[in-house]
Amino acid sequence: MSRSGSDTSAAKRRHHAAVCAALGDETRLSLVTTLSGGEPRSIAQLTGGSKITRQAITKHLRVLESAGIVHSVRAGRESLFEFDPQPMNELQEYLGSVSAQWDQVLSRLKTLVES
Amino acid sequence: MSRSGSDTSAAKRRHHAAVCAALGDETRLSLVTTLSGGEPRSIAQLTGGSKITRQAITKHLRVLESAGIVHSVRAGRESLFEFDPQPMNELQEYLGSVSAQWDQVLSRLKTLVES
DNA sequence: ATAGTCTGCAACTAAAAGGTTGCGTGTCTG
DNA sequence: CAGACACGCAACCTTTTAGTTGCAGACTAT
Repeated sequence: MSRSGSDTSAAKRRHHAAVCAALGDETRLSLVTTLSGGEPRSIAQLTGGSKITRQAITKHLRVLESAGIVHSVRAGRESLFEFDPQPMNELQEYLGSVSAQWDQVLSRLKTLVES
Repeated sequence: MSRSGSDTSAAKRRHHAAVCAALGDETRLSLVTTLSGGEPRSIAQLTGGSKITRQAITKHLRVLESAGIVHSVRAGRESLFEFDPQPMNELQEYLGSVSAQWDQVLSRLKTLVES
């Protein structure tokens, strides 16, 4: 903690915003849900059942990869994507901290009213 | 729970994606952090300290309001915004369920390797 | 070898998002 | 009442995003 703490929290906020933005799309959230099932999947597999083209799916996967939510491994002629849980865990913790702050506010307010 | 569960999960996914998209911007995440502090704030207050204009902040607040993350109350000549925790709690739970699924996959894999 | 798959890259379009400026309106306050 | 303050609305601009098509390269299987 060499910094004052205010700019590091801003950096974290930027990071969480990026992860959240990556998840803020129904198609991508659907891909993440599929990949969290455990099995690595190729782009062609992930495109199956969707109404949009393979290239669109590819773009979405690249977005998720940039956010660190998935990673790809080349296997022969196909590139397999796997889920990576860390960013989502961090985001979940962050949301929890915000909610915790809010709950503290509520309990303080309650105490104030009861006094 | 009258539905089969597959289309309702798609609807939930769309909802969570919308909430996530609303949080997927550094400025908005900053606003949420401020408002989770408990004190209702006017638009002018929330604009103070930011580099962008009041109208831009207003647009961000409307986005958050559409996602149900905040709500506004008119008070005289100013409109006050307050935090609303429910959507973020739901999102947190959802992320937790995805992580839980992933953890199950890992433990299954571990058991398989050990056998 | 050759045909069929799976993918990557590039150019392009359409729509949405972030932001600004200008102006009008309601609301305090001296 | 007059000025200052807080806000909403609308038009506009620029950048990003979601999606498409077309084509070429790499791999696989027969």
